[in-house]
Amino acid sequence: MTEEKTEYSISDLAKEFGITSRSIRHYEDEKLITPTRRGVHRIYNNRDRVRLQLILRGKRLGFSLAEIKEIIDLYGMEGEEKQTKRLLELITVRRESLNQQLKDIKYLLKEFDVLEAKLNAEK
Amino acid sequence: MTEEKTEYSISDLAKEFGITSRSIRHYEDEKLITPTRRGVHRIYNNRDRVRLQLILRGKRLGFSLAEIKEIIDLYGMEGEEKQTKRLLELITVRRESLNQQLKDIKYLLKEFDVLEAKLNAEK
DNA sequence: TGCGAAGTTTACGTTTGCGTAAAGGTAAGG
DNA sequence: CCTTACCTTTACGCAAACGTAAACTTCGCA
Repeated sequence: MTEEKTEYSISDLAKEFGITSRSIRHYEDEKLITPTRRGVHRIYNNRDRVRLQLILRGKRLGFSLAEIKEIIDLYGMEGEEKQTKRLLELITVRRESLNQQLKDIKYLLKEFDVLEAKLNAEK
Repeated sequence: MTEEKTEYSISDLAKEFGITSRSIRHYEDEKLITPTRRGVHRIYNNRDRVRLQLILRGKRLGFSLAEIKEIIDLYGMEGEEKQTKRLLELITVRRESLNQQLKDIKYLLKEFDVLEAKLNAEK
C-alpha cells in the first residue's frame, strides 16, 4: 500500500512546490486557500494541496490571483446557489482565454522551430 | 492589388491592438521596440508592427516584459555573434516553459469540460 | 527545562507595468 | 494665422505579488 500523506505544514508545501511560505500565506490573505489550524499553526490537507496546485497552474498561465480565485471559486460552488448560468458563462470566457493562449503557444513553438533550423543550418 | 500599409502612427497601432499609446511608449522605454522618428514623432513600419504583436502574444502568456525582450532579441541576433549555442539553449528553455503551459491549459480545459457537464446534468 | 528549528503576526519595502496629469510642440485644414 | 487633433517628454501615482525584517510563540527532544 502506498501511504498517502494527509497532512502538511506550510514549509512542507513550500518545499514541495518550490515556493516560499510567504507566498502561501499571501494566497491565504487573498482568500485563495484556507487551511485549518491546530492552535496557531496552519495545517494543510490534500484538498488544500490540490488548491495550491491550481493556484500555481494559474500563475504559470499568467492569471492574476484575483482571476485564479474566480476560477477556484467555480469549483465548490456547484449547484448550491443556482448560479449555474453564470458559472457556464464564466467557463466560456475562461475557455476562450485558454484557447487564445493555445494559439499563442503554437505560434511561438513554430517560430522556435524555424529559428532553431536556421541556427543549425548555419553550420 | 491589396494595398499594404507600411507606415503607422502610435495611435494607429494602439487602436488596432486595443491598447494605449502609453503602453507602446512604455515598451519602447524598456527597449522592446524602437520605431524611427520623423522629427519628433514616432513612425512604425511593418517590422515594428510584428514586434508589437510578439509583445502582446508574450503578455497573454504571462511573460514579463524582460522575458519578452529576451525572446524578441533571439530574432535579429541570428548568426552575427556566433552565440548560436547560447541561442539554442535559450530556445530550449523557452520551449520547455511553453510545453508546461500547454499541459496546464489542457488540464484546465479538461476540468472545465467536466465542470460544465456536471452543471448541465444538474438539469 | 532549555535549545533550536519552524511557525506566527505586523508592517514597511520593492519591482513591474502601466495610469494619469501637466505642460507644451506639430501638422493640416479652413 | 488659428484651431483642432494628435503628438511629445517628464514625472509622480498606484495596484499586484510578494520580499524582508522584527519580534515573538510553539513544538520536539536531549
